[in-house]
Amino acid sequence: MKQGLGTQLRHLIELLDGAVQQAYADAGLDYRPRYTPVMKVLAQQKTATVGELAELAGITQPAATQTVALMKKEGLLLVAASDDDGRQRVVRLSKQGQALLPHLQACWQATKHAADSLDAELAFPLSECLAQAIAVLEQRSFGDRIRAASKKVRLTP
Amino acid sequence: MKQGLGTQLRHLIELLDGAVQQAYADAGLDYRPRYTPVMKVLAQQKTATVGELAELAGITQPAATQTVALMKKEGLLLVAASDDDGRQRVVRLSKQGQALLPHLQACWQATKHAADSLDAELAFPLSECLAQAIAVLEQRSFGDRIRAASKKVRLTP
DNA sequence: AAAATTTATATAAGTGCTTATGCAATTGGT
DNA sequence: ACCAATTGCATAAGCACTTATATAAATTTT
Repeated sequence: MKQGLGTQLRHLIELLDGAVQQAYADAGLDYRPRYTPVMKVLAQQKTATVGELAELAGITQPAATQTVALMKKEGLLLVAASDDDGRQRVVRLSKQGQALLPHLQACWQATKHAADSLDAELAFPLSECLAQAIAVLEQRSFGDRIRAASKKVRLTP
Repeated sequence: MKQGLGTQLRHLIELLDGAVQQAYADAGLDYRPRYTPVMKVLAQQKTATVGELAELAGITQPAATQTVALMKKEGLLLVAASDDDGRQRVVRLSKQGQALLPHLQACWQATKHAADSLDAELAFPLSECLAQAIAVLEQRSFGDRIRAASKKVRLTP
């Protein structure tokens, strides 16, 4: 059966995310894909607040809070209150987190190669396709488009 | 920041699914997008078992069981044990479910128009892009691709 | 300076799935 | 006819988020 876009998207997420998770497991790392955006930020700028992480990772603040809490529990992060602003929590890599980085970078590179090999077999690169769709929907939301269409197809009562 | 594929995919799901959900709400329907695969099947073949629904909708059996339970609670479905096989549960639309169908079909048509208008602005139709990616990954999984790549980039110990 | 608003984070509950597992009905082998 | 294996569904727990709301610190208003 031809499935909905949502189902297709979820299917694809599972195919990709599951494989990445497995790759970390194969490399002997106790590590979840959701940690990656945080690790990538902290690989570059040493410290970040929860809000910055959310912003840079493209997720909501609660998601960032939760991910940071998990990573802290795993010993990957150190979290402290900011001196400047008592509300902010300043996040940085622990020694363990730093030690993990080179292994992760190897995994990321392998994953990038995998993504490239996938794209090579597609008529159009996947991430570009998605980025384009998101950009176009930010111009005019899917909701707008549905509402415009539903004026034409409305049932006559 | 350039985000991972997973984040992009989830973002897109939210953009689409959220709008569809809103469209149902605007139409005064108490209805979730996840019901749609079930409704579409039952619009065509009157009855289906839980397993058939899972298969046709492209989701797992537990997901089908859960969706059916929700829809039954909302009064959209009737569920009965099969005569042929006591393990099977035969699902069919209730009167309310049937009454909902024409409204849903109007929504679906509007949604289809919206999807077409989105595709018209893309270099490559989204659902085809996804279908292709899924097909390609079924030929050779992302995990395989990662493993192949990681042999090349492995750190020398 | 006290009160009101805003901001940064945390917590709670929900969503739509998944995997793992349990249970009961059916089927197959002997 | 019986025991074992298989099948169809249900339940439990988990995942990676989300929205809604609470809490506490900082800022602005008065």
